[in-house]
Amino acid sequence: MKLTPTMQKFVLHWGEMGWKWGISRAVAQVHALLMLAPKPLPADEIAETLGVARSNVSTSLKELGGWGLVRTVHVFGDRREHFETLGDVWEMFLIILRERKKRELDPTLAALRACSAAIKDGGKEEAPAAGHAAARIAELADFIELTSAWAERGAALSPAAARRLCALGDKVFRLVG
Amino acid sequence: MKLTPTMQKFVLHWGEMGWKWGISRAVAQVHALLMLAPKPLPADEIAETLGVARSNVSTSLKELGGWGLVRTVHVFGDRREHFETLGDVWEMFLIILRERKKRELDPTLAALRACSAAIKDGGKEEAPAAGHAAARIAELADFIELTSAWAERGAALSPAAARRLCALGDKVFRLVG
DNA sequence: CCGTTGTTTCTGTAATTACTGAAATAACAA
DNA sequence: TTGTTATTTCAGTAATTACAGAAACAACGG
Repeated sequence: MKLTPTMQKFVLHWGEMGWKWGISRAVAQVHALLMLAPKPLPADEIAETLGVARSNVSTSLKELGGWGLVRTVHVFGDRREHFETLGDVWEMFLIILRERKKRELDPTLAALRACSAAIKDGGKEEAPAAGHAAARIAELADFIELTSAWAERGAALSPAAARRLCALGDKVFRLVG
Repeated sequence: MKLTPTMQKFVLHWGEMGWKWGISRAVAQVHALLMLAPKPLPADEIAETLGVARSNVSTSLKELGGWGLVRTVHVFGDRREHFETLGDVWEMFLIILRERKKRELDPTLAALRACSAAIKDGGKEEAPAAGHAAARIAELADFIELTSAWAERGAALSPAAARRLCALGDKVFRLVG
């Protein structure tokens, strides 16, 4: 697949964007390419188009698969696996929301709760933390819990519902002045 | 400032969490420590407590300052600067939201719009992209624009209003079924 | 003015992370 | 089976990033 200059720019930007959000550059670039492609691509074509090693693409595709962002497709008369990404941006967004909640919010919340508990019944070893620090940790835990609950509800929406919610715009915010 | 085992664990976890969100580990740890501290701390005490080089703390504090997450305080009879972080978790959250929108969403949106424009009036050089790829990029641009608008409104809320909105919970989501 | 104390910037090094190319594995056809 | 093609794993290397320590700088007191 030949990339026009603009398509190259897009792939580069998406790679950068993903990078800032803690996703490896290569992974994000593969994803970008699959979004642009009008049909599923085999791994070696991805490698060639992006100018990276075949093995690198394999790893990236596996990671994207782990997120549920790409799936494999089989083409008649071709033994190679072909890869495509989801068609709907909203669906991708919801998947990422779900995954990040599971991978980052949930473990953090568990850790904070454990800290809170340890301080509460930690005897004199923890005494110096019992005041301000304990309050602070509890506060954070509550915050993450709320965030988590919101993420969960949000992630449970259908793409269509999420779209509608966003379209509501102002109305939601006026609820709380 | 002496850390209890639990406080150490908290600092470590927060560092890890920040790390996953694209913030340097050291920066996140300094931030964690300042949240725990009952009063503003001077840089050298932070360095000693965390067991990192003084210069490292200086850099981290500067970055946190750039985010607006710490401010300096002067203590009577002490020439050193003391540092503290914001008292309200919600306020911190809103600051981070604002900053990330500005640093990541805005530039990405600009890049995507530029890509769209380039494809539209790019002559035959861009012709192969005019179909599927162009549609996909435009779709993404629209999506990020909506996200951006939401983030902007959200970030404009007062901490109290944000709290209220979160407390509304289910009600919001029931709006869109 | 000089000496002291606190802070930042800079440079080299250590540690991490990303990536390639080769080797191993698997899937299939003849 | 054996040869062929697709894919993954792995080990070594390149590139990046984080960090410590030194040097430079700034603020202040004498």
